[in-house]
Amino acid sequence: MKISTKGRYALRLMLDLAINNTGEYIPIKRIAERQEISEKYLEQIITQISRAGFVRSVRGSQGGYQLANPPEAYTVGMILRLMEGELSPVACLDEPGSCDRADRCVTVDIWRQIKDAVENVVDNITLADLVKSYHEKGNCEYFI
Amino acid sequence: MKISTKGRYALRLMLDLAINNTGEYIPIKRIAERQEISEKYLEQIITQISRAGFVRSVRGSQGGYQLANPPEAYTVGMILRLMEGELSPVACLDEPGSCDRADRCVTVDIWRQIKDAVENVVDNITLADLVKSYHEKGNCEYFI
DNA sequence: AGCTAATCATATCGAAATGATATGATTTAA
DNA sequence: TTAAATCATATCATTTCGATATGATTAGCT
Repeated sequence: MKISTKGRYALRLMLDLAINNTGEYIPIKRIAERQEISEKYLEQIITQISRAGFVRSVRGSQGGYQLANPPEAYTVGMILRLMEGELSPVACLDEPGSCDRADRCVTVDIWRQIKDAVENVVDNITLADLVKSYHEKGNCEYFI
Repeated sequence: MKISTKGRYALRLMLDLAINNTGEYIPIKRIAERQEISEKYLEQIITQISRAGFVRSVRGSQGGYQLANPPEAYTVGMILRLMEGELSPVACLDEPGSCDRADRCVTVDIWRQIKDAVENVVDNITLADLVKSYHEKGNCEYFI
């Protein structure tokens, strides 16, 4: 029942962009430094994020990334799903017909409830909420 | 965010024992047949369950397993935790001091909420509840 | 024009976890 | 004594995870 580093790193990456959402383009290198995550690994992650249209990029010198929309527009769920796929504890919830026991299965109700509970959390927290609690914790842009 | 087959199989195994909770000892072979799960794989799983004291076993011919306590005594959470460990989406929730960013981390609150939400589901469903919905679905002991 | 800093695109890799299977010892009712 | 069962380990193939490596492409700056 673990969330992969890709999902967690993607969230921190997006949060970093949200906190430093000044209009300038931020290179991956800066984010890697602040977040203490491998630059190359972050590159892979932001490529996926970029293809989904969550960020804008500018290539070449002085280039980098910025959020395509305001922090309010991104829920934690959107970001996690992008990296992890559906937030289901079992595959059969997302692949109808994948299990021929489905009609008489009583455990599927549990998995459904777990999925709903998880989604209820992550779909109701936005990057803006996280930026807010980031500052409430006494953090500043230069100390993340 | 997946639950492993060990966790899911363990739940089905315990549910099978709960449904067939007649006082007789049930051999793994029967459960493997009914659940269409590898007998040898189930053996590994029930060994863990047995060591935790969740079931009683009798060796030798005519032997098998039965629940050590009534179905009401087992929550889904107890069974899943036995096979999966803590139901946390991240390790840092269970290993204090494992992350030196913990004090200024804003994402840990999300993981905490997810863990709580999941636990709220699995700790409030017992095997007895599952047996009940099993029969409500029109199933019988010979068709699981 | 050329240098440098950046994104973009794949390929590769080691380690760990997953989901089993294999082998065989031990126990016990019939 | 035999057959059926639990108990105990070892092994194995595949996938996933988390990352590194290599190099091409783009574009601002001097």
